Amino acid sequence: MTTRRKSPVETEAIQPQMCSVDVRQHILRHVPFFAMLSEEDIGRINQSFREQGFEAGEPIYYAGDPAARLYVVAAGKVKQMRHSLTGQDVLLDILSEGDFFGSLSILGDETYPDTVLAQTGICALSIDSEGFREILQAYPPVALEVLNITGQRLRGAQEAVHQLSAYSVEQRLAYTLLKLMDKLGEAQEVGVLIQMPLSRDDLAAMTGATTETISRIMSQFQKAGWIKSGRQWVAIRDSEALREVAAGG
Amino acid sequence: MTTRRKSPVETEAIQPQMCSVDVRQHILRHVPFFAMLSEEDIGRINQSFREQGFEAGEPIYYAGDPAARLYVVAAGKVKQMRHSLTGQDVLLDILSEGDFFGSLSILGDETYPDTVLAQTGICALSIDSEGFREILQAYPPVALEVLNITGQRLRGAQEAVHQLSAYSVEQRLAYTLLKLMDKLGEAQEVGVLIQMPLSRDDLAAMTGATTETISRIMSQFQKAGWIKSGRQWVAIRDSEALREVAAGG
DNA sequence: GTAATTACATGATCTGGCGCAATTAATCGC
DNA sequence: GCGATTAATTGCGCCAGATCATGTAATTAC
Repeated sequence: MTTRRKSPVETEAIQPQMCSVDVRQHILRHVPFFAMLSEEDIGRINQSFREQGFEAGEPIYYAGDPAARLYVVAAGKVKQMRHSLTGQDVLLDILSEGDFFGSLSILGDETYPDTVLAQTGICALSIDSEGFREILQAYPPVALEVLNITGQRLRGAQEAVHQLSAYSVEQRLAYTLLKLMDKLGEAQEVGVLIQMPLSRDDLAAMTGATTETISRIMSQFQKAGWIKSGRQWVAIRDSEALREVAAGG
Repeated sequence: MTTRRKSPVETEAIQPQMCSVDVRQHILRHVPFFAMLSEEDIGRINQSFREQGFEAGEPIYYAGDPAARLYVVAAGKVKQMRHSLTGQDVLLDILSEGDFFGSLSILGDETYPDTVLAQTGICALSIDSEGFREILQAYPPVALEVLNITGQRLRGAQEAVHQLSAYSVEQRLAYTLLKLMDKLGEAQEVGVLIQMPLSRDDLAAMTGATTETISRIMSQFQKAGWIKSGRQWVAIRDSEALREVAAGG
């Protein structure tokens, strides 16, 4: 008899979220690229943003929609995805509090290349692209920080290309779990829990594999005692072992 | 008897390049993110750059080297690559005149995550990261344009992730040839020639496939009359057919 | 509560593309 | 010009991982 858990350890912490109007200023102050601004500058910027709540599973926008706005995740997690004609979806990134997504450029006639879905209940702040451009022009240090972050994401995406081109599904899965742990991990009795609902399907879409293959490898990892996992949740128990697998053990 | 060509149509146009000192100002003026500056601003910026020539095949830097400088391709083409422990190399991007690469951030203790090799003889202008940061701070419109370009590259990399996750080698190859045609294509009698030395190995490293598989598919494409290709060169004759293949025909 | 639905597991089979090998063609070095 | 080197082609066996199929545990709907 396997020690498979019957109930998720922690989805209670992830409830549908709405922004209370009062906390917007507080949230904006903690967005990495606004952190260096004064309270009154943030107050000014605050006026250009509007808030919006989304239920878990709801789309923020679809690929092909006219790209008009830039969003900042205030609370919760979203999935950035790309669709294929074959129906196979690819999960490019998971974004959480303080991350931005949507349209950076001011070219009006563009459409979003990706779809963004609320993975948990979320609160998002958004601003139209021109408004954001104005902020970038008015506060050059903000632009530099946004550039920094975009550069880091570019490197991350290039690393993903590398992984998909050169490594096995097992290695990619190990790597993906480690990245998720770094970003969303929370120490618990079961291990370091990845603090969000995370299905085999999600992991398959993140690693460019099928659900079945991911399920098989997750079973192996679990048997080896490296992870503990149930329905829509994963905790890492031996990150060192995963690191070895990812590196080509 | 196949109509395989015995000699490349156009590598004569790609000779080892050195920058003459005189042309630097001219080159900088045509770099996209400096285009909006005045002649005298460019002159000031010019002083922070230094030039360097590289022979075809020479490395500009290796992954793991301390990341200290930002480069701009003044003439020629370079390959941006990532290595794997298994020896399998991945070709992330081909950069040509006006493109930048290297270190954007000012964090001193970093190393380059990629290797950049001169694909042809090239001339590169370079500046230390702090110097570039100072320029970005001094000329905010430059920072915005660099952000624009970085954002576009991020989308390109995400599209590559999508392709690798969801499409066949045949589709990825068709897509890659089309992108190269858009970037480097030059109308010739044989078709639209991709104006750089481009081997099956290069295409394999760009598509995450093996040389043999690429060779086989290139033969198919050639038999179908969609491309014409020889030793280190490729010309596209029917881009519409390739587009159909890429889209899932 | 019970039925319907959704997430996960695992076995059996099939295949796109890899790995290896042998041959041919173009280019380089002297 | 001629051998040495590098690029490309093509055949063949094989395997990682996809696909298909079936079963079961957890969750949702009522």
